[in-house]
Amino acid sequence: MKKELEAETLSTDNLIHDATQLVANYPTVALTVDCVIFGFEDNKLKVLLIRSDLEVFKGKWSLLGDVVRATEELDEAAYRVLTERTGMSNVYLDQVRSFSSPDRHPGGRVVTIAYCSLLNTQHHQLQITANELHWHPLTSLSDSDMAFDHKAIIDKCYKWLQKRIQEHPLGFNLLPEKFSLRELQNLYEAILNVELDRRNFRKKFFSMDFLEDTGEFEEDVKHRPGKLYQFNFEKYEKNKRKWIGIDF
Amino acid sequence: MKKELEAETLSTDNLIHDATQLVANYPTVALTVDCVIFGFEDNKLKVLLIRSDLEVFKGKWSLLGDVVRATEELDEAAYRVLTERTGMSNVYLDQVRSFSSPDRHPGGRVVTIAYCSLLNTQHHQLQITANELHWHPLTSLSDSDMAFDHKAIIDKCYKWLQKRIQEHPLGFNLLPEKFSLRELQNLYEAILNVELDRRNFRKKFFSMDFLEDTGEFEEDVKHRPGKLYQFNFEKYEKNKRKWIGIDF
DNA sequence: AAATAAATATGTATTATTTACACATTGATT
DNA sequence: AATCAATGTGTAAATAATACATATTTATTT
Repeated sequence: MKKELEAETLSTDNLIHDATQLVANYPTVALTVDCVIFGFEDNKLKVLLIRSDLEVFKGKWSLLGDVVRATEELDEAAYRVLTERTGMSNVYLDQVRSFSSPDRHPGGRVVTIAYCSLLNTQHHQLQITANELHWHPLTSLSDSDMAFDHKAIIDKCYKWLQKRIQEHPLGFNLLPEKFSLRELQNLYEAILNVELDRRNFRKKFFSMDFLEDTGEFEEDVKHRPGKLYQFNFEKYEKNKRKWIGIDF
Repeated sequence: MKKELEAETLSTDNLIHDATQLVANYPTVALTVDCVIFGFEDNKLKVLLIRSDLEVFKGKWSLLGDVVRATEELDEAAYRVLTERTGMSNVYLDQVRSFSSPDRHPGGRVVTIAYCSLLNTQHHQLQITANELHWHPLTSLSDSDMAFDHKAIIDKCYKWLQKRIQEHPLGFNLLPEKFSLRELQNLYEAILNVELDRRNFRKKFFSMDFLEDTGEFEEDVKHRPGKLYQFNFEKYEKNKRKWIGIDF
């Protein structure tokens, strides 16, 4: 096989002159993207799921995904899935990793690239209500509830998110533009599954110095309303710490 | 296209019964893995490169990579490339991310998954000396020296490594099994491109409590020999910090 | 209208960690 | 034996994390 290829494509200088022919001889696989779209509702982390439309996975839940098109970047494909399904643009999206087990798809070899997306469930209406598209609590999901290896993909993206929100300001994507510190803390507590001290949490975020006082206050709360803050990206960029520090 | 597919594969219950046919209709792409194999020599970080065998990239350097085989996991494919080229097994390897620009390969659409590998250049002999396989200093690499988008891949993997060695014990893979603290510090200084205080560096690593005194000393140094240590994985697993801490 | 409840908002003392240094020790070389 | 150039150890000051106390504000109850 290798020998034949060389005979076809290599010339006397041992270089491959016909790159197109080279690639044409490569084996190919179907490539998809799957989006783990997280939302935050009722102080719980949720993930956007749909009923699988495959008979073998009848009744099981599935992530939102699609085949990657011929001239499409993977990031583009994932973003397309996201906007088509949620009707939102300007959404946080990041690639997490590939899932490539040869038997992960019952119909043949399909390699998928998992993406993690964060969005505010208040900011949009779901575009499609078909196929039971809905926000599913992360805690009530077992492996057997889900099609393909989608539970493993969710687990991986959740772990990725847990680590990521401690080091980067992504959590804000799950909140309204203006939020109280209590909401922010609830978010962190729900995702990291820990209890945090109110006062130290506050101190920590203020010291990072990217929260901007909007002058507004919470409404419709049955206690003293908290101040509303917004995330200031410029301030973050200016003050963000450069050095992580060796520690493991 | 979507309509036809539905007509073929959907039955009255709106479920796809023939998964194989579904996948057979998916567009496919050629999928490769590319390994950014780092080594540490002369207190410099180096990367294992080869001359490109494509005429369009004549004279340019290329990463080690290969097409992913039909029933192969991506991790397997990357590990295969690694062992075939270096003759080493038990090598550190981790997936970094995909590169999927439609025109990244002159021969057509080829999506690649980049892997980062770390190995000790002393521990092995390069298997193949053909195609000028060699350790290239990371600093003396410009974009135009390299085939494909391989410079961008290296940059990404280098950044990934810089972050990663601050949070996980991977650096040891670049050193001999037994190493001095000075060697370890040189490694960190080279990769992170900073100067670190000898005494604080020492204190930090001892406090993490996974370095084991071998009782041996450096040899062939023209000054007081330093103690040689080895990394103890069990100790690391037992003591590793669970909580990162919110900070960005 | 006053008292109460439940949250927000702020402060402070303690502890742990990081940083910036000083000095002693060892082995090879002169 | 003196010198050099490293390794190896220690310590005080600055900074950051933690634990906890108290005041303030608004809605609700009496």
